[in-house]
Amino acid sequence: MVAKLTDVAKRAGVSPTTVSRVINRKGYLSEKTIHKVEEAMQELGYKPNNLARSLQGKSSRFIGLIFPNVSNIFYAELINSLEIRLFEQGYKAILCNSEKNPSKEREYLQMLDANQVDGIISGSHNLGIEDYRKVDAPIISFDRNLAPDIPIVSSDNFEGGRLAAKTLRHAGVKHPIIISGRDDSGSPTKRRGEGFRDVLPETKIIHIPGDYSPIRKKMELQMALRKEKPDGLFASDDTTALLAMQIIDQAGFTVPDDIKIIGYDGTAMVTTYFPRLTTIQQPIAEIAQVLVEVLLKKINHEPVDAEYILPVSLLPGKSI
Amino acid sequence: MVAKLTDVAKRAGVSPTTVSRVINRKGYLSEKTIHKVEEAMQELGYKPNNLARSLQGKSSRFIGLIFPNVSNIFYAELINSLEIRLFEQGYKAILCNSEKNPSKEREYLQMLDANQVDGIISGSHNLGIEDYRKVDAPIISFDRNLAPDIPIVSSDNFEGGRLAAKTLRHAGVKHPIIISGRDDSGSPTKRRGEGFRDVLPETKIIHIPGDYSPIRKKMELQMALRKEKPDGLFASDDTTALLAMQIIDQAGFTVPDDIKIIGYDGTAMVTTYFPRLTTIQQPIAEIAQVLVEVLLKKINHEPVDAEYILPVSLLPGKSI
DNA sequence: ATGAAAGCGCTAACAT
DNA sequence: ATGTTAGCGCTTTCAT
Repeated sequence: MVAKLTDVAKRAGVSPTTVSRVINRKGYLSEKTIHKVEEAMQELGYKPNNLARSLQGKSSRFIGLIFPNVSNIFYAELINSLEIRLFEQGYKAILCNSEKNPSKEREYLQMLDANQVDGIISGSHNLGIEDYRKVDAPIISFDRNLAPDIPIVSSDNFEGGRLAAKTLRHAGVKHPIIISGRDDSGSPTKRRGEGFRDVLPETKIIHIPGDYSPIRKKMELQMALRKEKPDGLFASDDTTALLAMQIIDQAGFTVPDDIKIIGYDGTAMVTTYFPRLTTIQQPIAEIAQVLVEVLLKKINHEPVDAEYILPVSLLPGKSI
Repeated sequence: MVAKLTDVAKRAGVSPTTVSRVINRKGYLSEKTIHKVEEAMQELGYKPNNLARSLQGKSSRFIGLIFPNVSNIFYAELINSLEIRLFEQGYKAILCNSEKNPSKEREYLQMLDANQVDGIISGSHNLGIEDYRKVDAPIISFDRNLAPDIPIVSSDNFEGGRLAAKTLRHAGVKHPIIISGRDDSGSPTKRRGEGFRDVLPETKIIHIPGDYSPIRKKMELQMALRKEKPDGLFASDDTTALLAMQIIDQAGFTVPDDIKIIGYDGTAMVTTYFPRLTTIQQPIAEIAQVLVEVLLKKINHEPVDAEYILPVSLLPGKSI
């Protein structure tokens, strides 16, 4: 039998109320009582039941994290930073992989609501506005337009695209192409391509859905390269850039002599283990920090902006 | 105001119990009542409060996941698989990064307990046996000896080490070395080195703590290579192997001609984007499946084994 | 400085 | 087939 508050009360010879006061350091307590109660808690190995607490309107201190998956290294690093920030603030993270699966995302959304989470951070977008509206908990989004009133935190996708284009142009590239995950509904990510074309107009964009297998992605890439014969390539994320580099190497061409490559994301993993790749780096830790800050503001009913755009930076490698 | 069960009851003109029965599809219900109640739920936008449910002894259906971090791609992929399995079984994952920080791990352990989680899966080990004993929820461990009665699921570390050694030996390696993260207390991971030395005895082991920065790791590696002049290298995880490859390339040596390298883990990320590396692959999806299966058994008070060892396989690359 | 009583939202006996 | 009552473990008035 697990000891509960009333057991502690009996053992300490006080009322449940007093025990509650000791736990929460609330109201007037005599040193003696505090001591007695703490002793009793020790002896019984008492642990407060958080569910019971949350029931009287106390917050659960749970935050839902909805992302397509954790195996993508960019999400992994972002989620890692989010967990650290949330823990600092006394919140616990519920991990929800939406897997590009609307019904799973919907189920998770309802579950989070049913479990009285204090808030939700979402980098996924499989559902319609109505689904998000139904949720009571405040939501903040990473890099997605979920609904008009849901704040978005993202890196400066447009400037990032511009920076990539300027970098390629400066290296003498004349015929670049853009390889992009399919511009999934209302993601500001497509701004990367727009920024690029702001500098180098009429650059062709090849869409390769992010959920294709690496093998299939490679084949599509191969075809694109053969057809377009580019001398420069901007991949909208680093793993796609890595794939492109593999193909180019295998085809007997040389990076950067024949084709220059620039990616996007700049995760610790890729920059550490694949420093060869030149890329545009998103400030992952800052993004996480802002996401949590803004969410906490919303939870506390403080005013927040509609959009928070964080600066990117060029991370030079040997692929340009 | 959020509608609750009693509001639905009033609106539908029935008792709270009946509403509860409809929600849980339990006991005898007339079609008519079901319809009335469901209509009322619709109209009020009613959502059950899971916390209140869990309070009467119902399970919370939360599982705690304790790992050092999510940014390490191996943990990321394992956690990803775990989330998928848990969701299938109707469980939600609470993400807990222990960060090699005992007090954070202890706090998480207590929090999980306080929130009445149904179980815990841990791949971290910063604490003593007593800390784990205090926890009520059943615990299953990945690759760590946490306490005598906590079941362990792991890949076949010993055979993996043997396989690595046999592979290097077969490639003609005469003077191999092992690079290993420090053999942190009671981890079966040290069995990788033991297995290797079962085949190639007296191979020197160089310990490089996993929490060193990549820069520092590189320096240590550099020194080790200079001193030992090996013609073969077994790294106890792939990222360390990747680092070694970088250094060897930079030093003007050639992999595999001058030094042959084999890693351990074989994550999708590394095999897809760094196919050059030969490695011993852990069956991540199966590990996740077994972890969840065994945990569910423990939750249901079914008997479980003390240890579950899953087979590894050789993944050939170009580094041997 | 401490206690008694009521109630958070829901479910589980035990009626009827 | 449905309702009444009590209670999960805790906190919160309101007393004293």
